[in-house]
Amino acid sequence: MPAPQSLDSFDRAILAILQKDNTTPQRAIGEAVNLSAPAVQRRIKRMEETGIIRANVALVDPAKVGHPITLFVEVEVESERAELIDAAKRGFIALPEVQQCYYVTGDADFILVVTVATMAEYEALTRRLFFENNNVKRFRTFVAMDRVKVGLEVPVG
Amino acid sequence: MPAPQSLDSFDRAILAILQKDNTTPQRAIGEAVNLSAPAVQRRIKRMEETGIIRANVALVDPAKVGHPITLFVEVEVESERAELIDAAKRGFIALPEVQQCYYVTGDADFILVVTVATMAEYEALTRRLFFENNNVKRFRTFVAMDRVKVGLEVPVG
DNA sequence: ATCCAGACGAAACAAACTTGCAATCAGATG
DNA sequence: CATCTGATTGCAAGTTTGTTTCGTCTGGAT
Repeated sequence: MPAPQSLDSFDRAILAILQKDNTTPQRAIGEAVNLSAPAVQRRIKRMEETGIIRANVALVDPAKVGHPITLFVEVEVESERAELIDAAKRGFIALPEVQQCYYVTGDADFILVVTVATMAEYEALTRRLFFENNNVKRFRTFVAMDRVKVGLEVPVG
Repeated sequence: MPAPQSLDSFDRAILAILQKDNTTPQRAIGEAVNLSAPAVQRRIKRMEETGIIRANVALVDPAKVGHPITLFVEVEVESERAELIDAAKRGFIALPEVQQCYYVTGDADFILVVTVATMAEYEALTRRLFFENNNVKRFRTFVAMDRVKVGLEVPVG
């Protein structure tokens, strides 16, 4: 019965705005998309309830809060047994330094995005994460020199 | 000039909250950190002005808006001449499908996070991005099977 | 043709944000 | 040691924004 009701063009227009700035007043959004403020508000609420909008957050500049180093790590595991993979996932999720973690196909099994204050901190992290974990076969690190584009915006046009 | 004035523990506590949910009322934040609402508001404003808070955005579930596929792409270029690198950066920034782009050291030069609706769309994208660009030597794709952890939260503890 | 469900807008209402102001505190200066 | 200066605070008033209510309209099914 809950027809997941795909988004119409109003919803998409609203999402496009909120993904750029979710402090935009509903009245302003309404003017932009030709809808009243209450209509905008009801649509936003529905999208939050259905999980289309996953969260509303402030984006922080890592360098300005003492985390100037961003790293990518490709991790290859020894065994892909489900329980070992799940354990690895839980381990990555638990670490605040691991900003993002994806389980992928290809030459690696996991790709991590890590943010740290110093290389020493990263070195300590690798020790705990990889060397002490004997299901990790191999890992490869890339150091970000330039965060050219960083966001989680999804095209909705 | 405003000395960049490092953050105190109030600022960090506020950031921790806003990175999880920036719709939290300032009054509630105030209670959590033992400050009045106006004090919280002034600190937030200052952090926005100094760029510590880069943006306030809604996070959208890509799968629910028709972008179920997330990919990682390692790109290696032929020449690292500054102007060619800059041109590449501009090209990546311009593409909405490219969610994130980092310029990195290591076996690759760029790492991209790409979100698309279908593999056909990705194939078309690679054609435009890589095959028609003769400064791209090689690229390698990883398909995300599980978005284990996705966020841009920076530890501030 | 009628009914029903869903969505809308206008206006009233409630909550949150913002600003002005006086008081407080820390560090620098005489 | 007193004082001055600058920054930050809390409170209270003022303003903006979010939320609810209610009556209307549309489209689809009976």
